[in-house]
Amino acid sequence: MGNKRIRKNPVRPMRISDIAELAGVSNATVSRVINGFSTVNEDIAQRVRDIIKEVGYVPSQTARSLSLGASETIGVVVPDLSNPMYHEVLRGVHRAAAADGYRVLVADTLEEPRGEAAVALDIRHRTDALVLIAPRMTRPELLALLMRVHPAAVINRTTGENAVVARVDYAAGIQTLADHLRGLGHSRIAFLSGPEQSRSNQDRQRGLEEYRAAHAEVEIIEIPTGSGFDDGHRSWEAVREAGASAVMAFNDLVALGLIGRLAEEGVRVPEDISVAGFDNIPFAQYSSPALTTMAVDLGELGASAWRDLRQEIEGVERREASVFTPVLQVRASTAPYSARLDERIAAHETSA
Amino acid sequence: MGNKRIRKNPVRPMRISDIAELAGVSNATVSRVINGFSTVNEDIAQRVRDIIKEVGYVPSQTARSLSLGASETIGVVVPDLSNPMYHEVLRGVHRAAAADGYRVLVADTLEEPRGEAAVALDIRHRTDALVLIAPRMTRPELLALLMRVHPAAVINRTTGENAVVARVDYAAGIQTLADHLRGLGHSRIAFLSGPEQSRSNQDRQRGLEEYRAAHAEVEIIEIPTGSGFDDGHRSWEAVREAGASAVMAFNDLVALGLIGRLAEEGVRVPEDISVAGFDNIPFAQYSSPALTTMAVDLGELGASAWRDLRQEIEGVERREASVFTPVLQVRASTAPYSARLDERIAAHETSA
DNA sequence: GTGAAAGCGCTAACAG
DNA sequence: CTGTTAGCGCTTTCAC
Repeated sequence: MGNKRIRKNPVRPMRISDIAELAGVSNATVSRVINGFSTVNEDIAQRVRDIIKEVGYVPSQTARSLSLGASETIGVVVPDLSNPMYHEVLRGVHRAAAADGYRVLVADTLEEPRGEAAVALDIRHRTDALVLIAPRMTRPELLALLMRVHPAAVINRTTGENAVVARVDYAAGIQTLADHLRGLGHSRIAFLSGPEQSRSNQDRQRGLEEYRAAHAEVEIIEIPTGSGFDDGHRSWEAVREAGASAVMAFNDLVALGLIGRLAEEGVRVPEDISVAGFDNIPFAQYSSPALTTMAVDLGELGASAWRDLRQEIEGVERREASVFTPVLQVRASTAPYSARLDERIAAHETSA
Repeated sequence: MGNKRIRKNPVRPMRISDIAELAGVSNATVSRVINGFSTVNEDIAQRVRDIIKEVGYVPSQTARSLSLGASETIGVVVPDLSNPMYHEVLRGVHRAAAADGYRVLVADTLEEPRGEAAVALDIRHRTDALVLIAPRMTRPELLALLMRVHPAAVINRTTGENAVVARVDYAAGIQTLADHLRGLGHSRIAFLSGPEQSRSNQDRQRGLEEYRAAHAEVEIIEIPTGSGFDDGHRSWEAVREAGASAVMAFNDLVALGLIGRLAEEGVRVPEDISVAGFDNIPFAQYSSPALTTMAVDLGELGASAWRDLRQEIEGVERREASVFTPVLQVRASTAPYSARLDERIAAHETSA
């Protein structure tokens, strides 16, 4: 209302010495009060606390970190914050670390493998330890980096002995899924593979290779696809051409993209074709039809990474990888192979 | 293979003085080389650079920040990293800031309004400026906080004059949407409202209040719902009870949750009922049916926040809020009101 | 063109 | 129990 507002002092941030002066004590005493150390005279302590609260003083984290050589903060580097895959991992790390009094700072590399190491190094220098979620960089780069950011935890990449590792056993997971489909009578299954450089995609491929060797009766056709909705959406032609009665998508996003397309094409899921995803993202259970997928407890994966990392911070050496095996989550998008299916697919092919 | 691995020195991180010593120069010279300052003798400079590269030295950001009083880094505080709403904003901020040579650090408050201010303060003290995305804290808390973290940008909350503001005009958006539905002939529309404390929900409510005043012929029934899939999923009974022929959900998640439920119930969208969302999350165009929704250029919202914030960092005062108006995105989930609809709904009601 | 030294804000011995 | 003092690693006058 009034037009002469009092402009707050242009934020010349309070320092510890300001508080000390106001309280008529030394910096050290203020510091002790702040950190709850060596029993300071309660009267003085209270006075200091009052002043701090009154003027709203907050210690400079930067100075504190520098002096302590530690910040009670860890950094997490993720390739892409918009990938739901990573959110749960992130939350898992976050929750677990917070419970131990650690702050968490996140850096997104925007899927830019080149800048990844630099970002990691930078954030590591402001924190006490690092969590790298599914780093995209090459293996030599990764190993070189780990040498310099210790202690660090790496999620979903194998490393040398210089970091804690937590990972998902994608090979086993995709085999479980293939087996589910085989059990339903499908013998011609398409696999929509993800990004070529993706380690987790390679794991799935390796798993399927083994599976083929063990089950000659089922044919698994790999269709290079991608990792997003649109990739799944675009894959329809290839799927149709492959004449598969069931498809395993690289992940839930791809599966949902394909399902969306199938709806447009008038192909029914699961009556005409079964579709399964991977990851069990939150939306998977609400899609129509609800998506059969492989579920991993990503939160626990993250929490586990933190626990191991914490050991490292405390100097305990512990270098066994924690491996998480995905669990089959059967929903409505997969169903037994039916004779009608062939007709449908055939009909589509001739009409095309 | 060999079993006596050379254990790298337990990471006693290199300091500038190590480099100085190795190069036979002073700290100051190394510093100058690093920062590309005052023409250092090119031979020396090259030698220093070589050594730095060779030993892989990276300056301590902490020390650098302390000395410089700035870190070329900004902090972004988000209430919940798993909400897709915020990803695009975040990316927008990130991209724009990165282009200006600023790093971005993200802090997630895990939807914990109590810790929000503390987290903000903490991250602000490691960075040069702050972006608060849709903070949950009360208005007094927010104003008090802003007083102490300047410069800061706030997204989707109004503030006093102590921060840059960028926001979405949800009131106008929901009106546009209501108008779309009215244009299709719907006269009884349900609005699935979001979290009560949510500012953006209040904006929508306000918008609808105005809309009702202007269009007495259409009835808008508010149904308290929530902001997630499951909330939408659960809202079916209430929607049915309201006898609405169209529903506007608080956001896309809620809309998709409801659509999933409708599929389970055998109610067809949009033949039996029209459903619209808000936000235009990436998945909205791949759902079946594809979702009609209000689209906001969230990336641009974030980028705009950064641009204004940057002005503040540079000392330019600029306090006009940037307002973004959502744009209607018509897809397959909304359709003209049809007589059959009443029968369907009626049938459902009697059978219930 | 380069080095010495002071200082960023805080903590942690070490005295008193 | 409290104050003095010496750094944490880097930048930056100010001399040389």
